[in-house]
Amino acid sequence: MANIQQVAMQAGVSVATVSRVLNKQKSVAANTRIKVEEAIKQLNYEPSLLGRSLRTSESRILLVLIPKISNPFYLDIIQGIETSALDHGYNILLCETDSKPERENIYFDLVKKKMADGIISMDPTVNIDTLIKMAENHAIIQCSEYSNDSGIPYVTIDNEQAAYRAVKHLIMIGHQKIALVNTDEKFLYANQRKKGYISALNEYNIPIRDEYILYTRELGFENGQQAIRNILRLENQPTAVFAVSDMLAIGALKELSSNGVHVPNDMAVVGFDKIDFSNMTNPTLTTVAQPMREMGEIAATKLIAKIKGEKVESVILNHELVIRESTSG
Amino acid sequence: MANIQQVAMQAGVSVATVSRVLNKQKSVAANTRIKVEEAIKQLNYEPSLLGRSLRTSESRILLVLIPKISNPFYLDIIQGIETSALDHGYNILLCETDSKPERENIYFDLVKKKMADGIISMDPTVNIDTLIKMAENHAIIQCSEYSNDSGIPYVTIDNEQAAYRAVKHLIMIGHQKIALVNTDEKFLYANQRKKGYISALNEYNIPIRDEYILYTRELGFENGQQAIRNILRLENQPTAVFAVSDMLAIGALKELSSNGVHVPNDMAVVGFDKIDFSNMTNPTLTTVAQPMREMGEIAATKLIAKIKGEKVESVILNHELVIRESTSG
DNA sequence: TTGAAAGCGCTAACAA
DNA sequence: TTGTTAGCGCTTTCAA
Repeated sequence: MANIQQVAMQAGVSVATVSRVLNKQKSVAANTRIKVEEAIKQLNYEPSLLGRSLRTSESRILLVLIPKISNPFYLDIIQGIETSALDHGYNILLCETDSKPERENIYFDLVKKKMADGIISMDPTVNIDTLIKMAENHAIIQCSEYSNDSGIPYVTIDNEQAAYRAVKHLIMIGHQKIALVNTDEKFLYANQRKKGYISALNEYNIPIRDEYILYTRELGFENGQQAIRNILRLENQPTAVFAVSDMLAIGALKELSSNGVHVPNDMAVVGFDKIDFSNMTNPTLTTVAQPMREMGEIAATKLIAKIKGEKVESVILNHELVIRESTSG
Repeated sequence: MANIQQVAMQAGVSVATVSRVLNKQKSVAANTRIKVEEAIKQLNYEPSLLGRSLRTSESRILLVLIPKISNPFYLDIIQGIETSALDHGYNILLCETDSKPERENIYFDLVKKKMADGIISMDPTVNIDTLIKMAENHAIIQCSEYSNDSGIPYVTIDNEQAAYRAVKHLIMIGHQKIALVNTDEKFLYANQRKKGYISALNEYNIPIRDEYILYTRELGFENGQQAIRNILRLENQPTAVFAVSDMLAIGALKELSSNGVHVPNDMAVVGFDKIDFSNMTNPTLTTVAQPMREMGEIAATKLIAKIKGEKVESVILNHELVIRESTSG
């Protein structure tokens, strides 16, 4: 509970000298440094970040905005962010927005009010106008989900290309009737993945059938089940399903098995994201892996660069198609 | 980017008056207030939390320590904490310790250094000595997992009683050979749940068999699978399994089904925690529900009371046994 | 190498 | 009802 004054007094030096010791400046005589360090130990002194932040106008805290902490998709990205942030002497604050603007605003305020230095936004439902306005005066990076014309730097993968490759894989193993389980196209990734789906079909002159393109309200397990129920009701059933998220695909697997439809023999399934759980299902799930950790690390590095006033560019990283049991009997 | 000075100048009043408006004090004339509010709007002013916190020596930020954000167990508790915290004008900072002391210390430091006002610890692996030392000078509450003799207030359920009821349920539906899939007893809950298991068996004069008590290193899906593999190797196999965590129980379900063991006919299974996923399995899982949200809300309320210097007592909340398909054909 | 002093943005005690 | 002013704990410029 001591402050810098008391330490200075105890050590018989000025507060400036104590500050120099704290900040590891070299212009301090060896024995002065020792005196100060002893005083710090004796008084159990911890420098206040508030005083320091107020003075230096940087808090060294980063905000990470995610819609739901329960979404396993974000895990590795967050790990990446955290690693990189700690390396640079920053702490991260995990902010669950629950996709609610009120929540979002609380966290934006934390930055406006100087309690945090910048934001990595991973919320696809974020209010992009608010974000753009924030970005005028504050450091912001978008990670995974982004908006192209916002001028806000982002780190992401090429969703269209990834979806294209996933669907092409299905075509190459002999499928022609391929369903797409997508979500609301207001999300850029949904839009892009659909484009990839379409361009793969086009390339092989496979007609696009509207009834094979389904939309779910959310990306949950139940939504995947529901989608399969609808697919199984079709007269002319597809032989493969590409779901834009692993949770959807896993719901699909469960519903297919409940209905006695064998995967992959009767129906092949591809997911997206390579969440941990995608390897625990029966059969295991073919899916698209994004370089999560790397994405997080880069996002954090870029944010910190931005905070320091550097010019920052967007990045598009490579993905990888992980072929497992759900497409290879 | 404006500060309180500039607002005062713009409004033609003193900084004190601006501060009064900001803090909604009533001793401000209506038209003065209006002048100030206009100036705030014009300058796009946001009061700095750093200045305020430094002055009031409170940051209104709470730290929530959890080992893994991927563990669904914590979800609702966090929701509860968050709700209650926001109601009281506090923000929460989610801290993933990964059960590593270095990580823990970073977050403890944040409190020592005044960047946060208190801690809710939910990490069973937390270094209890460090925590006790911290608690001497700082506000700390333990939630769910706790240490009895630390003097640190906690919010939890009666684990022994809950386990007792789960096992008694198995006995009541006719089981005598009941296995316990436990984890390291250095965790208080593991110790207590085993006690409950034993006392239920004792009450019905069922002998305790060492070979029916298994320990897993962690609480993951694979650990549950592994445990079942061991159980299925026993000569005299049990007819029921009580796992101290849903993830273990879900792993057990999967492994049993892979081995053609029907649940609940050949083997009944009970879990613990009622995570969302426990309702998505086939069959759905009988489990013990803790009042998660409530636990979180109470923990936050108590922490805030503690921060305000009030005396705070520990609480033990009620649990509930949720009977589903895995114990009722 | 060290110290004195100003000031980051705010609140609150005291005075008017 | 409003203003003046000290000071929260720190960093940093300037001077010695």
